[in-house]
Amino acid sequence: MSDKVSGLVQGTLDMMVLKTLALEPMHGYGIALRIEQTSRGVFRVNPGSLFPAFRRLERAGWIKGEWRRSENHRRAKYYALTERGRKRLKAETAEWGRQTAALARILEAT
Amino acid sequence: MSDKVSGLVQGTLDMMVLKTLALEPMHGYGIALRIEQTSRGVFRVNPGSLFPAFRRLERAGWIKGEWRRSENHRRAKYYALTERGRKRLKAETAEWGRQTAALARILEAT
DNA sequence: TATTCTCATCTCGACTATCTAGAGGAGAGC
DNA sequence: GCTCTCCTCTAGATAGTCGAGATGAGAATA
Repeated sequence: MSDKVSGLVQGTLDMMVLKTLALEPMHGYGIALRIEQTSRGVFRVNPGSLFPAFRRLERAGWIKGEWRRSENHRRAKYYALTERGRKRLKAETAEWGRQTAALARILEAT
Repeated sequence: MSDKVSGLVQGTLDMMVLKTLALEPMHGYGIALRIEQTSRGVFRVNPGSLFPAFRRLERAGWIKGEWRRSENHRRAKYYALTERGRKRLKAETAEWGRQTAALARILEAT
């Protein structure tokens, strides 16, 4: 019943990841769970999408990864939002609002 | 200042086309203009995206094309929404609402 | 001790929508 | 005759995502 992370809102995975990390640093597996839970199962995150996204975001300087131990003493790579990432999230959120508003105008036209 | 039709709302071009044709049958060029105008310049439609979309939608049986003369007496391919297309538009619109609501929950999390 | 379960990271090949960058043609106006 | 606008359409490339895994390590169970 739950969808892939793409579908109609393709291109928003980066924004979801940035937003999730804005709350607190987290490892990949945890980010995937958090997105799935917060969206109430609407978005299911695929590792084949998630890890390329991490590379993309880290290369852009928006997140920074660091190896640590998870709460269960397992090794995990914790990602944290950088200052640039915070700005990027803000910009992307604004852009998202702009585009959904425009799409709403189209869908409501008579 | 205006974006491509993709970006954050990638995957919604089909829905925009279906919705535009739900108002009245129209030719490709006109659809592109209509989308650009209704979105107030937020979405700029690229022929390289639009015409593949027409093929896709017609092959799926959601729209049907027919050669006619435009108001300016030029030959143009007018597309009309089929009954199946109408159902598809409804489903896709509902899905869009579901996904944007889920994304809103993520963006508003604290 | 051996096995299994869950946590957790990561890769590879393929697909598909979209983009860039055009070509081509036909009616209208000068 | 020339140019402008309308209008359709194509080819090649790109990029994000998907499906289907492999890999490994700690915890729990037998």
